[in-house]
Amino acid sequence: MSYEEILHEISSDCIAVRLKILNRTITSIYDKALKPYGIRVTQLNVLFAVSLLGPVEIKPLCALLSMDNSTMCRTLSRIEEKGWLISEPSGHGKNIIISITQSGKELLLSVYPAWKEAQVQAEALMGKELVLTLNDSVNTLMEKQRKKFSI
Amino acid sequence: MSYEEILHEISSDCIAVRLKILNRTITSIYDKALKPYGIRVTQLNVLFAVSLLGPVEIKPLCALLSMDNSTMCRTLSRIEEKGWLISEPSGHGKNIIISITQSGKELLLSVYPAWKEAQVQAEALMGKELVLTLNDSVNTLMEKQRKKFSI
DNA sequence: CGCGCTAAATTGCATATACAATTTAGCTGA
DNA sequence: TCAGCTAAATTGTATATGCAATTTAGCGCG
Repeated sequence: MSYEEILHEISSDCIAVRLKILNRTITSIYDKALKPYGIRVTQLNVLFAVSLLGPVEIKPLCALLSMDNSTMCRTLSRIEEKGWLISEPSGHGKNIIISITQSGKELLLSVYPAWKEAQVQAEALMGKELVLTLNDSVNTLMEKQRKKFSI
Repeated sequence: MSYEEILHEISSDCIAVRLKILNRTITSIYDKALKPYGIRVTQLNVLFAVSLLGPVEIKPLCALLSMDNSTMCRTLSRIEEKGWLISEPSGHGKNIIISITQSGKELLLSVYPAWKEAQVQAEALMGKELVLTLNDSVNTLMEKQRKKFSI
């Protein structure tokens, strides 16, 4: 296979290139919408997940969001500094329990319109079909993780 | 709208959460496959784009890959340090021209099987439908950028 | 010919990311 | 009761990311 054929195949088909382009574009939309609230979309995602799962340990949180433990812990620290989350020892080894605070719930309520606006812009850019298939595929991945880690 | 309703809507529909989960998962697949070559998938993406466009200035490269100028410049520096790219002044203002080196072309040839394996794994995980709709949507975005920036 | 301008590149800074090494809080067995 | 163990959290390190501020190489005009 020649160099030109390889280059053509990669430029036509590479999933990683396209996913990174899309991710940068969509992240930018959300971060711009959220900027007035002083929160980034990665942090908001973690706050959602904590609120959804109730008081939760870090391991299932990492599993659900497919995030490395060290990244998660650093992100949790930043959110906790802002007062939207609280962490406390669970009493089992080094395990700690993460919970959303009242302030965190209020933040989620107040960012909703901005999140909704970002969601609308993201769907307009991606197209309904891509949004639907993304939801289907990633919901399947998340369900697998829930089962695997008893979340 | 109640807090619970908002939480349910976000957990069911949030595009940013799902895209970041997918991006981390897919990036990990490619980076693992490429690790023996000492290159990361972000760097490989940039190398592809430079090779594809021929000697190119930084601005159209940023536009095509939807990447911030400062990120691009830093990534280009790391690739150039490895000897796979070369940069030289274009003679117009501060503009510089980026080209792939012979060593860079050889790298692309040699990583092809590993890239192919990562591509197969990524498609197996995402499903054919998501891969097709991702390609359609992002190819449209890239085409818009090509036209807008005369690439 | 020289000065001011423009736009591209670079640098500062902070967050996001993940791999690897290290620390440490309970648990368990002797 | 204490020492060793395990697994979770933390820290070190390097790359990825983008916003903002700064630097600087040609260009153009007076």
